[in-house]
Amino acid sequence: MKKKVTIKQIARELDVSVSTVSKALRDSKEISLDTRQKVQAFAKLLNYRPNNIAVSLKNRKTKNIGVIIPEIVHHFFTTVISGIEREANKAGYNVIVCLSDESFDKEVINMETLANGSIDGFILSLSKETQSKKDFHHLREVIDQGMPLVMFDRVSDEIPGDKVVIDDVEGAVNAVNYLLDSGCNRIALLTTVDYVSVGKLRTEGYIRALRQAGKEVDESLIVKIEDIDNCEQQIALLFDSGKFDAVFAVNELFAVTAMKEAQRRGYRIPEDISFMGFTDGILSQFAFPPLTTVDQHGLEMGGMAAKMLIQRLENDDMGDESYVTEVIPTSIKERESTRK
Amino acid sequence: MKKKVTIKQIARELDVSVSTVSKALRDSKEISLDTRQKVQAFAKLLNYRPNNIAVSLKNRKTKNIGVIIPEIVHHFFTTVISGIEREANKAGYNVIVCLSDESFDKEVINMETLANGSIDGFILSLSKETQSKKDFHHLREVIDQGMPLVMFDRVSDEIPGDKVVIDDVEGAVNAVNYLLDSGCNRIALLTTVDYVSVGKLRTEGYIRALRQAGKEVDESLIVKIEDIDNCEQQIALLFDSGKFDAVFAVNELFAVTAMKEAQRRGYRIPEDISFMGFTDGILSQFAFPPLTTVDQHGLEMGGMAAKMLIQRLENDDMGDESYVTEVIPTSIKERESTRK
DNA sequence: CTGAAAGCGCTAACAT
DNA sequence: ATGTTAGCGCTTTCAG
Repeated sequence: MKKKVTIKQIARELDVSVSTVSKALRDSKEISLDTRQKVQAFAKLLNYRPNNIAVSLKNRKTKNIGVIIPEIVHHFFTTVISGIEREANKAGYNVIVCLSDESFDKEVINMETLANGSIDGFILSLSKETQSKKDFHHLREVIDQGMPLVMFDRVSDEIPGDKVVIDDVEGAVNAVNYLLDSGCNRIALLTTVDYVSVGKLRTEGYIRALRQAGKEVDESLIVKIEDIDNCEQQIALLFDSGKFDAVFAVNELFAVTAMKEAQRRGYRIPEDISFMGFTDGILSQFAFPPLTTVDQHGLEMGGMAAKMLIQRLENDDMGDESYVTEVIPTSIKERESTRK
Repeated sequence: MKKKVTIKQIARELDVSVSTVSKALRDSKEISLDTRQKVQAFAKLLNYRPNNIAVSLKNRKTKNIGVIIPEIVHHFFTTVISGIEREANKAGYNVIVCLSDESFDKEVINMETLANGSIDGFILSLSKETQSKKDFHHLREVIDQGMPLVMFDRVSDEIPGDKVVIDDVEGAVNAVNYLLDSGCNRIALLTTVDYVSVGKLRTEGYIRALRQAGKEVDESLIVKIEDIDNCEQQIALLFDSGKFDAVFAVNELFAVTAMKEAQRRGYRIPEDISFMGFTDGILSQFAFPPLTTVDQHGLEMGGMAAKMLIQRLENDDMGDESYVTEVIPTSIKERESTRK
C-alpha cells in the first residue's frame, strides 16, 4: 500500500525546499528551468497529486458546489443535476448532492454541514415543507456568511439572490391554449395543493388561459391532489363525476395515471380525451400513447444555475444587488396524447 | 456579512488559549467545568461551527463518501443513491456524487479528483466503456493507496474488494420460469450487447431457464440492442419476423417499448403476449398495462454498499482478505403485463 | 486545569 | 534562483 506522496517528500528526496517544489510544480519562472523540469519529472514519476483538502484550507476555496434537492428519484431533478454537473466540471468544480427528502429539518442540516467549509456555494430547490412553513432562516444565514446561493424551480421571493425558473404561469397558459386550439372545450385540471409554488402557478395559468378564451372556470373540473399515493382514487372520482374532453396535469405522473384510468374506462386518446402533462420525463416519453408535455428543459436550468453560481464565485466583486432571475422558456413537446 | 467564527476568535475574546477552547468544545474533562460552560455558551452565542476542511486536514478523514455512477437519469441508480444517502447520513457521512456518463475517461478523472483528499472511500458502478475496455488501473491505484472501495451492480471480478450485486442469472431464471409457468411457450429476449455485464448475465439466465425446461433456444428470438436510440427499430424487426407469446427484457425501457409496439400492432397484453421487465422503476409502474418486473431493490443495494464501506472506514484493522460479495435477492413484482 | 507548540499539506510574502 | 517562515483552522501531546 503506497501512501500518498506529498510535496515534502519530493523536497526531501530532491534536496530542495518545499517552496521550491511548490513553485516548480506550478511552473513558476521564479524557479530555474532546470529545477522545474527535474521536480516535475520526479513528481510525475511518483504520481504526485496535490491534496485537495490542504489546498482548500489554504486557498479558502474548495472548488465544490453543493446541490440540495428535495428528491432524486425524480426525472426533472435528475436532469437538472446532469446540467449542473456538466457546467461545473467544465469549470473545474465538483458537485456534492444532498437530498432534503422534502423535509425542512433535513434541508437545514444538509445546509449547515455543507456550509462549514465543504463547498463554495449552493444551488438548491426548496423542499415542500420549507415552502409551506415559509421558514428561510437557514438560507439567510448562509447568505449572511457571504456564501453565494442560487435557487432553481422551487424558489422563494422572500430570499434575495440569483434564481433560475421557468415561467410556470405562461407554460400553463400555453398548454391550455394548445388544448383549446386543438378543439377541446372542457379541460380538467390535475394539480397539487396550493403551497407547492409551481403547482399554484400552473393552476393560475390554467385559469388565466380559460378566462382569456372567454370560458368559465368549472371548479368541479379542478382536482387538487394532496398525496401521490392516493392520486388514483382522486382521479377516478373526477372521471365519475365530471364531463371533459381534455386533461391538463401539472406533472407527468398525474397525467399518466389519468391516461391509464381513461383507458380502463374505454376512452380513446386523444379522440375522446386529450392529455397534456407538465415536465418532460421518462414517463411521458414511454407512456402509451406518448404524452404531450410542457418541457421544462431541466438540463438547461441546471447548466444556467451552475453558470450563475460560478460567475459569482469567481467575481467576488459582484454587487449584492446585481441579482438576476433567469427565466428558461418552456416549450410544448407534441406527442400523441393530444390532437393536432 | 458576518464572517465565520473560528476557535481563535473565541479564545481571544474569552482570553484563554485555543487549545483550551478546542478541548472545552469537545467537553474534555481536562478542562474545568466552569471554563467548559463559559466556552460552550459563548460558542453557541456566536453560532460557532467547526470548519470541516480544517478538521479533515487534521484528522485525515473527510467524512465524505464518493459515489460514481454511469448515469443519473436512471431510476435504478437513483434509488441506489437514495439508499446510500440514507445510510451514510445516519453515520454522519456526506455523499459526493459524480457521473461518469458511461465514459472511461470521465470515470478516471472523477476518481482522481475525489481520491486526492476529498473523500474517505468510494462506492461505484462501472461505466460501460470501462467494462468493455477492461482497464481498471484507476481502481487499482485507489485501492493501492489504501482507500476502501465498494462496487455495486456493474462490478468486475478482476478487482478485489467488497461488492454488492444481485444474482442476475438467478433473477432471469426466475423471470423466465414465471413466464413458462403462466403458460407461455415462445419467449423472446430483449437484451444488451455482451460487454455490459448485467446484460450478459441475464441472457445467461434466460438460456439456462429455457434449457432446464427442456426448450430449445431460438436465436431468432434474441435481440441484442446496441443503442437505446434505435431500439424501437430493432424491436419492430422482431415483431416482423418472429412468433412469440412472451417477451423478457433485461431492462424496463426495452420492455415498455416492446409493449407499445405490441399495442400498435393490435396485440392484447397479456392475453396474446406477456411482458416481463428487469429493474423495477417508474416506467414499469406507470406503463399501461403496469409491467411485471424483476425488482432489483436498489434502495437496499445502496444501503448495503454504504454500510460495507463505512464498516471498513471505521475499522482499518479489517484484513484485506475479508472482502465479501453481498448478493441482494431479487423478487418478482407481479403486475398486469403477465398472466397468472 | 491551562497553554505552548507542533503539525496536517500546501501556498506565498519575504528574505537571502 | 532558492529557502525561510508564517499561516489557513483545528487537534493533540507535552510542559507548566
